[in-house]
Amino acid sequence: MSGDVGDPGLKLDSYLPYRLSVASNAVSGLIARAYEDRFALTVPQWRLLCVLAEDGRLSQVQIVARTVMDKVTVSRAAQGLVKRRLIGRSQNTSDGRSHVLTLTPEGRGLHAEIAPLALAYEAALIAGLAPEEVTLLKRLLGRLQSAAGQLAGEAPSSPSLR
Amino acid sequence: MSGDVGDPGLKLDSYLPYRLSVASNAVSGLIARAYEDRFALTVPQWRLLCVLAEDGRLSQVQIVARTVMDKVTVSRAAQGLVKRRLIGRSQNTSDGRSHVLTLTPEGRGLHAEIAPLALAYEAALIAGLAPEEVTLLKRLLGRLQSAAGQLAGEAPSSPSLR
DNA sequence: CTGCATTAATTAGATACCTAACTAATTATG
DNA sequence: CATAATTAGTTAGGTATCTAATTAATGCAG
Repeated sequence: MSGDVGDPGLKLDSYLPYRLSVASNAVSGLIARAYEDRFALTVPQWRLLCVLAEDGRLSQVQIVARTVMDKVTVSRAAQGLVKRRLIGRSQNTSDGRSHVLTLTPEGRGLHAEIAPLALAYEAALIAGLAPEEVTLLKRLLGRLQSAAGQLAGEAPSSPSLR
Repeated sequence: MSGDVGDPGLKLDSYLPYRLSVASNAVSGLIARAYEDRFALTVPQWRLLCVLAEDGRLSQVQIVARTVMDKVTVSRAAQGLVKRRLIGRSQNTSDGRSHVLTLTPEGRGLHAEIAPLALAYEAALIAGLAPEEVTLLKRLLGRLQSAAGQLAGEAPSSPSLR
C-alpha cells in the first residue's frame, strides 16, 4: 500500500484483462469440475453435446464456427463422445471428407440430464445480480470479444501471417 | 428432424459461463501473444512484474495470495525471470524457507516499457464502452468470481473485493 | 483429363497447467 | 529438547491445448 510506484496508471486489480481472466478461471473451474466429477465430460465435450442438442446435425467445421473452439479440440472431443456412444458420425454423401455428427439417444438423454444442473449453476452464479445487469454483462462480454477479435486480426506488428 | 430440442432454457450463446470463457479466451489470447511476441514474457511472468512493481518486495506465497495463480505457476514464472535478471531473490533473514522477490533495474525498466502498451490494449478493448459500463463490468466480474469461489467451497479469495 | 490449390479432419510435437508428492525450514507440543 | 505438524518452495507425472505437418477429398484452371 506504500505509494512509491512508478506507474500509477497500471494497477493489476483494476486491469480489465486480468479481472476477466481471473473471473473466467474461477467460473470455468467450478463448471468444469462439476461436469468432470459427475459425468466424466470435459468442457469441450459438453459444448458439443449442447450445440448438437440445439442445432441437430453439424459437421466439425460447423461446430468450430459455432463455438469458438479449436478444430483439434473439437476433433478430440468428438472422438471421446463417439467412443462413449453419445454421438454418432455419418458420412456426408455430398462431401466425402466431412462427417456429420448427431446426438444418439443416449447423448440426448445425458444432455437432458445435465442441462438443469448447468442452468442451476448459472442461476447460482448470477443470484446476486439484477436481470438487467446480467443482460448488460453479456452484451459487454460480446463487445470485448469482438474488439479482441478485431485487434488480433489487424495484427499491427506482423503483416505476414503465413 | 427439425429443432426437436428438449431444453429451450439452455442456449449456449446466452449461457453466461460460456460467454465469459469465450470472451476471456479472446482477450487473453490477444494479450498473451503481444507479451510473448514482443518481450518473450508469459502472462504469469508479466503478472509477477506487475505486482512487484506495485508492491515492492514480496515472497512467493504473498504473490500467490495477491494474484490468483497457483504456487507452481508462480515458482516457474519466478525462475524464468531470475534467469533473465529481471527479478532478484534474496534470503529472508527471519525465515530461511522463504525468498523475497524484487524487481531489478532491468525488470523495472521492462515493466515501465510494457505498461503503456498494456494500458493501450485495455483502452482499445473498452473503446466502445462508456466509463460507467466499464466500472459496472469490473464489479460484476468480481461478484461472479466470489460467487464461484463460494460455490466451490472456498472462502472468498481476496479480502479486498470491492 | 490432369496438375494445383483449398478444405475437412487427424496426428505429432512442444508447451503449459494442475494435482501430488517431496525437501527443507519453522513452529507447536509433549 | 525432542518430535510431530505446518509451511515455503520445488520437482514430477498426467492431461489438455496450441501450432505444424499430414492425409484425403474437392474444386478449378489449363
